[in-house]
This record gives sequence, structure tokens and C-alpha cells, in this order.
Amino acid sequence: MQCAESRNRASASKHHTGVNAQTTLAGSALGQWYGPLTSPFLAMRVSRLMLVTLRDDPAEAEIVSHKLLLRAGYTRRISSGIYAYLPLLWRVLQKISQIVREEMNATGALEVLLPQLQPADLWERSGRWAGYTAGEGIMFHLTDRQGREQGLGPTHEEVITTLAADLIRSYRQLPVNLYQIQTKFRDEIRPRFGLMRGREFIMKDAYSFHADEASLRETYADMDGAYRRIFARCGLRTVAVEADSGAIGGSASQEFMVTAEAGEDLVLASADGRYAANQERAVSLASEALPLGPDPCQQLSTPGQTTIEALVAAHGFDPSQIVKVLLLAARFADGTVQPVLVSLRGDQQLNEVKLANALTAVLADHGALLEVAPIDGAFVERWSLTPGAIPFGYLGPDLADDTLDQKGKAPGVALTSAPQSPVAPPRLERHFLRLADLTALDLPRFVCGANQADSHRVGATWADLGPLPQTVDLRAAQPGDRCLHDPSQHLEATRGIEVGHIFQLGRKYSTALDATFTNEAGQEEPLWMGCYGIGVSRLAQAAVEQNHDANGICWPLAIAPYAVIIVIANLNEPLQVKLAERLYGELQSAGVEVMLDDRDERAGVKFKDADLIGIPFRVVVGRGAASGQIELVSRVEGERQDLAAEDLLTCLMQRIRP
RNA sequence: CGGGGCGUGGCGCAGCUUGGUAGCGCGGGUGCUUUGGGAGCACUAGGUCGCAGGUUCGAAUCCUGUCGCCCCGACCA
Repeated sequence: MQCAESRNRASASKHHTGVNAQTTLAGSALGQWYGPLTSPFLAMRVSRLMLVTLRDDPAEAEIVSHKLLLRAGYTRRISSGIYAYLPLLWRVLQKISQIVREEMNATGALEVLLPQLQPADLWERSGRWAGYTAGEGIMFHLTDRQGREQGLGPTHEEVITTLAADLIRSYRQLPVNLYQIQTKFRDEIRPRFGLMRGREFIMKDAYSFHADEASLRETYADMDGAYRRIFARCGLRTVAVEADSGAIGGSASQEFMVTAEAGEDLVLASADGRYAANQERAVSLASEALPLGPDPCQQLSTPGQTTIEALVAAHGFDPSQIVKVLLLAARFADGTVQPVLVSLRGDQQLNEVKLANALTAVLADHGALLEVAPIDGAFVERWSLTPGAIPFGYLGPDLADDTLDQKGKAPGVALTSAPQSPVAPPRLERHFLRLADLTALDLPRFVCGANQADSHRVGATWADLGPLPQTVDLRAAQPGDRCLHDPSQHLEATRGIEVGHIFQLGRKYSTALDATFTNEAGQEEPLWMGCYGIGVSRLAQAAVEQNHDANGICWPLAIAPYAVIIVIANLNEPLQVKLAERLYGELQSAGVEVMLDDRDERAGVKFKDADLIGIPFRVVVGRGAASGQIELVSRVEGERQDLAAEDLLTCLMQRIRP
């Protein structure tokens, strides 16, 4: 299939007017968008590549990988969070896809392609339509000409589970694992960093179905292994971490992080390598609290001391002796607005993700959690609460429910939400949900607000404060914390880019969408499910973030758009052109993915570009061409090697396929 | 959504405070010279300053609105 290019090689003139195989759009005959690389894509003349490299960093890019992908001509922004994949990047994406495909297939997973346009009623059945389309929801949605609502798939649980409900009847068909590599649409609150967080991006997503949880665990472990092989084959350094399941739901989940400074996630890991988790999820041992003196509880005048810092400065307390109280309001899909009092030890920070999970679990009846926001003056006004009833800055865990009483207007009159809102109108609960982190509840005696302005209590005990709040793990683990598995170990922080995530979903979606099978005993039961994602386009950029130097990208060989670039140093030297063309043909024939820089540019320009676009091996055909001598340069090590043209193929093959 | 910043030839920027109808570098084209790490010289094409109003004799510049893009945040009372 590479014959078209071979034929043209002979006719390509010095001015490169010959039509190359690449321009015949042979690729479209592949049929599959994300299909494997085939021979028409084996080689490329740079003069035909529409390659535009930039000298200056584009103003739109902030992080190095984004700058390099733009400068080296891999991508262009079309609008915020939406990018075109140019020819070189498309090859990278196809290579990554192919590695993913091979490893997925090796586990017995089946490739499919599911619709991106998905009917609202599917999402209503799973209970996610409102949450995904209203407010902070990320699903692009539209109404078709029949007036039916449709969403653009941000993920495919609903579709795949519906298919499973249709197709899976018996335990004899199980387990199965289906995957696809496809464009996803997510209307991100804030797209950023190019392909890192786009609104349209390429993802591999897989969904497995099982007769029981043990089988799910088995496939989950298979996926863990497959993912490790995929990232290793892509040449990436990754770390697998415990993760929060987030909006997808379910129980166990693990993320795969490409370690890089520009990563959006914070990973906390122990030096012994036995524990690693996303900070959202991480657990650790808090430091011991300093004990407070035995004096009985008494009021302390603390005018203007509304922060932990001020209390500490004025009275010499240690932050660990204080219970701080955060006042928040959680809004749910059914319109409920639930005031929440969170008690934390003064030296600890709230982990919002843990809080959101706790709220979702405790108040499951109210549907999806849409928002958690602080209660402040604006909130008091909005809900016509008694002004001044809530003594901000002096809150105690026992703040009375009657501070939520309304003054004046009848409930809800002045504050209905926009009439066209798809979500139920908000309705304020008139009592607090009281939660406390274990580190706060463990304090025998502590300092806390007195629920009146300018006053705290010293030596309070939980017994003094009425009913105990619900105990939940709410504190954020921090770098330096002691580890649970071995208190002599401490958590260390690394930044990471999440490129993969695997979940044990359980039966959440199968139950909601009535996807059942008949078990061995002849009874119907919901399928067990797992899901497994890889951000293919994000992975490409993460690879750049992890593999670059001052001169440009240094692609790992396995995902480089081409393995080799042959540079003709001086196009006016017929001997050089002739030798380069000969080597170009030889490498193609040997199946090497090779590009030929046949542009009429000075050598320096071509060297710079070769470095910038990051091709792993550069062959320079220059002055030595007359005597059949060429130069082989490795992009990463920069090592140069002079050799006879006849030895190039052998030498390269050793490097490329050791 | 809140905060901050930015929109001026293809790209990166200056000009704006103190209104007088655009400038620099790179890039593009042509020619000559040069030819192993982003060449030199000459000539040349290309923008009416995001868009819409307004003020003014006159607006890239001042005012209002609007659109787009980037960054931080959307928890710590």
C-alpha cells in the first residue's frame, strides 16, 4: 500500500511539484476515524505537510506543552476549549489509540462506536439529566425539530447500559467489556491549557458487565494491568492513585496520573510507595491536638477576633485546640436548600469533595447535589432571615436552628428562581444538618464560638453542646501528614495530570436503567458494572508536558508522529538530494515511519524545526553525501553518529526495534 | 458565575495617559548573494485598530454597550 508514494518518489522534482501519496486522501479509505495507521501514512515530505511552525510563543498558551503543540504546528484553537488536530497530531493520536486498542483487545474487550447524540429520556431515567444540563452541568444539549431534547454525550453509561439491557439476557453471556475511542463533549466550566481540558476531546471509554461483584473486581484488576501497560508503552511515567468517584458514582476507583508540574491534581503519596491518592480522596493521620487546660467552660470576650489566626494571636491558643464552624448551604435537584454546619478542628482544612460525597449520601432523597455555597449576608437577605441572627465569626457547633427563622415575607415569595429553570424552585430547610470531622469530635475540650458576637467559649465539651453532630471524614489530607498504613511514613505531594480513571460502578446504572440478566438460579438481577476511561487527546499533551526540552518536544518513540526525519542540508546539492531520496525510499520499504525534509530552507531552519516537532531520530544528509557519509542524531540524547549511508537502516532498526 | 487581564496586517507586540485617520520585529511574495543550527541586501503585498453606538470639526486613543479570548477563583465566615 505504500506503492503510491514509491512511484512518486521517482518523479519528485527538485521543486516538489509531484503529487504525493499523502495528498490522495488515502486515509479516508480507512473507513474508521480512529482506525489503525496503514501504509499510506508511512511517509511524508515536509514540503507537502502544511507545516507552520512559530518562533514566538502564542499569547493564548500558558503551559509549555500547550505552547509547544501550537508552535510546532500540531494544533490550532478553533474556539475556547475546541481544537483542530493537525496532521502530525492526528498521527500521534492514532498511535496512542492503537496502543490502547491493542491492550484493550488483549484483555478480550470488544470495540464499538456509540452515538454521541443521546436522548434526554435516557438521562432522565438514570436521574442525571437535570444535574448534567442545569446550573454547573456540563452537557451540551439541544432540542431537535420534533421538540425532543438531546444531549451531546459527555460519557456513555446511559447508552451502554440501555444496550446491555437489550442484549444481555443470561449470566452465560457474562462478563463482557465494551469500549470505544471517540470524541466526547463536555461544556467545562473553565476549559484550559489547550488539550488538557477541552470541551471536545478524544476519549477511550470502556464499560464492563458482570454477574457478580467478584467478576467485576477481576475485570477491574485486568484494566488496571492494561492501563499500566498502555501508559508504559506510550513512554509515560505515571502513578496510580486512589481516587474519588465523583459524579460518575460507584465505589472503588483509581486514577492514573502523568507526573508533571503543570498537573491540575495534587497527588499525596508515601515514600515507601504503598499509598498514593488524589488529595480529594486521600486519608491520613492528623497531628496530635495540643490538650487544653482543665478549667471549666467559660465565656471569653473576643471582640473582632473572627478568625482562627486572630484568636491564636490574641490568646495564645494552638489552632488544634479550636473547633471552627463553617456554615454552608447545599442545593439539591429537588429544590431543597439544606443549611449545613460543619465542625472542623481549627488547624484542619475542609475537603470539599469529601463534604459533597457526605451530603449526597446523607441526603440521598433530595436527588443530585447541585451546589454547596457559603451562607453569608447575601444568603440571609435572599431568604429573609433575621438580620444579625447568625453571628458570623462566632459560630459554635450548637448554633440554634431558630437562626434560620424567617422574618417578614412568607417563604419563597420573593425568591423563586427563573421561571424557565428546569430545576425545582429552591426551598429552604429550617434546620441545620450538623456534621463534624473526627478530629474535631475527638477533642475532649476545645475553644469554639459562643454563637453571639465578640464572644467565644473556652473549655467547651461536646456534652455541653447538645446532640452530637454526625461524624464524617471531612478533613483534607496535607503533605507532611502521617500515613495510616505506617505512621512513620509521611505524605509527599506531587502534581499530576489525570490521563486514566477506572471505576467499579456497581449496580447504580443497571438498577436505574433496568439492565438485568438471569442468573444461574433463573432469577433476574441487575448487572454489575465497571467503567474505564483514558483521555487520549489529553494524554498526547501530557506526553509533551513530560517530554520536552528547551528546543522543543521530545516524543517517546512509540507515539512520535514519525520515527525518523531525513534532513537534506542543502537542496542545491544534487548528490545530497539523490542520497536523501534513496534513503527515504529504503526506510519506507523497510516499514520505517519516516519524513523527508525537502523544503528549500537553510539547514539551520530545518534542524530547528526537527527539534521543535520532536522526531526521535534525525538523519542529516549533508556534506558527506559525496562520499556516502551521513549523520544520525538522537533527539533526546542529542548524540551524533557519523555513518555510511549503507549502514543507516541496520543502525536505525537496532534503535527503533531493539 | 465572581475577580483580573487582553483584543491593533498571518504570529508576537508598540502606539492609547496628553484625540489630529498606524508603527516595529518575525512571517509572506519577487530578485540577487548566501548555504550544517531560525542568513544578508533590495523591492513588494498585507491592517484602518474585535463589533455597535455615543462624544467631538476629528476617535486605535475618551464614554457606553456588546462579542471573543486568556488567567485566578468559585471552601476556609
